[in-house]
Amino acid sequence: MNKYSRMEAVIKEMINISGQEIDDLTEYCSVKKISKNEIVSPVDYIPNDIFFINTGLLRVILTDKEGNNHTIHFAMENQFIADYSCFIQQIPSIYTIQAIEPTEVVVLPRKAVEWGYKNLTEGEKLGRIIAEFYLIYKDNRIMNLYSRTPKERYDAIGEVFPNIHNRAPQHMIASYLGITPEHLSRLKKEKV
Amino acid sequence: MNKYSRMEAVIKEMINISGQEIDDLTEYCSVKKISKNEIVSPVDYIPNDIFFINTGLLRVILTDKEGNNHTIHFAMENQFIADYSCFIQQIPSIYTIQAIEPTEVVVLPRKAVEWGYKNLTEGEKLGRIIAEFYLIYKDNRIMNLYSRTPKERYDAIGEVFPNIHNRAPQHMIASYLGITPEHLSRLKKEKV
DNA sequence: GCATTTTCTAAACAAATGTTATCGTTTTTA
DNA sequence: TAAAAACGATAACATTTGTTTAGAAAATGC
Repeated sequence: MNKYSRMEAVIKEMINISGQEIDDLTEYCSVKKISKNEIVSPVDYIPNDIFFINTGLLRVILTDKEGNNHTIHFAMENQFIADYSCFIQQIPSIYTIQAIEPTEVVVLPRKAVEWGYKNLTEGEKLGRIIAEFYLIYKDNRIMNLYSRTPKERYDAIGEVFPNIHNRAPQHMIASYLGITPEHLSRLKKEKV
Repeated sequence: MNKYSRMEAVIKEMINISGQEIDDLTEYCSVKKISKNEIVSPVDYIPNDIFFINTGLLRVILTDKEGNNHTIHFAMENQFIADYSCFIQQIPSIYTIQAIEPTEVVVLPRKAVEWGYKNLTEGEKLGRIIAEFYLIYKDNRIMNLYSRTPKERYDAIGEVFPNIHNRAPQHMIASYLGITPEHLSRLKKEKV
């Protein structure tokens, strides 16, 4: 059980990969500890890392042109997280990624990712599966925004982010749901 | 210039592929003409086809549990379209795909896709790039829903779907924007 | 452990958006 | 070509959601 074991287990559920290949890949990786509220990935810089979360909780923040922050995503243990969109396009990031809890991540620099695509037997497949995973997540997200009320989204958030109510403050959850914290407070009261 | 030329050109922008590989792939494909309003891909059935649009315009419809229809996506010439999420997961489709104009598509059955992953030199990479493309599109979509007003989304829709105002009725555009057609009418008047 | 900050609730009011109904125009179809 | 259906605009009204302000409780930092 080393610092890359969790990532290894997750990757092995997606593709066939040898122990040697894992070792070669992790040669390009490192582990980073992030304290609460610390920024892992800042806005306006080209994101050159993908993160795998060993322990802890992160959120992805969108700052709009009025300067308002929107929490548009949470990421927890055993998940990959990045500003994929900007990482892929190699353009300055539109998101800030910040720790909600003290968090430990594996850092996969672009070199690791590119090395993986080229040299892992099923490297491209791994990339495809991770992209597909996020595609499915985002598709679901859009579906919810169109077809569910904020209250229904509130009731269902635990399915996607287990125990999030005990880990993230309510105003971040409200933001994720697309409403103000005051309104979420009101919905909870009406509920009963 | 045959019926697969357009798709060939699009694929060649994504990966390296030989003429022979294209020919082998299209052996699994067929061309289908769809009349206006016709359903290409029905809800509740496992989607086993991906489509490439030669000419015409399609829309993707989400029917919520109250029976309301939401137009959540448009697709036009030179684009791949499918209920990817359900195609990947092999679960019954949650979307209906319908033609807005008379449309001609190339049909890629699951067999073609799987054959491509296995046998094309860069098959997995093609899958990854298409998935990444949709991931970026959906990411942008979510960003817009969070950070822009309906009016701003209306003003910007032409960037994503060129000339859509002349090709799709306004109530479908309103639905895509997440508002009622009456409200869109009001916004257009206020505008000036 | 105390002071400070953050978080959550609450309520009154304002703004945005949905609902319903109507009507004239355009498009479709028989 | 005539009838029917779909489309888009409009207005009055209803509902949802945001804004502002205030205060109490909880978490945090020194």
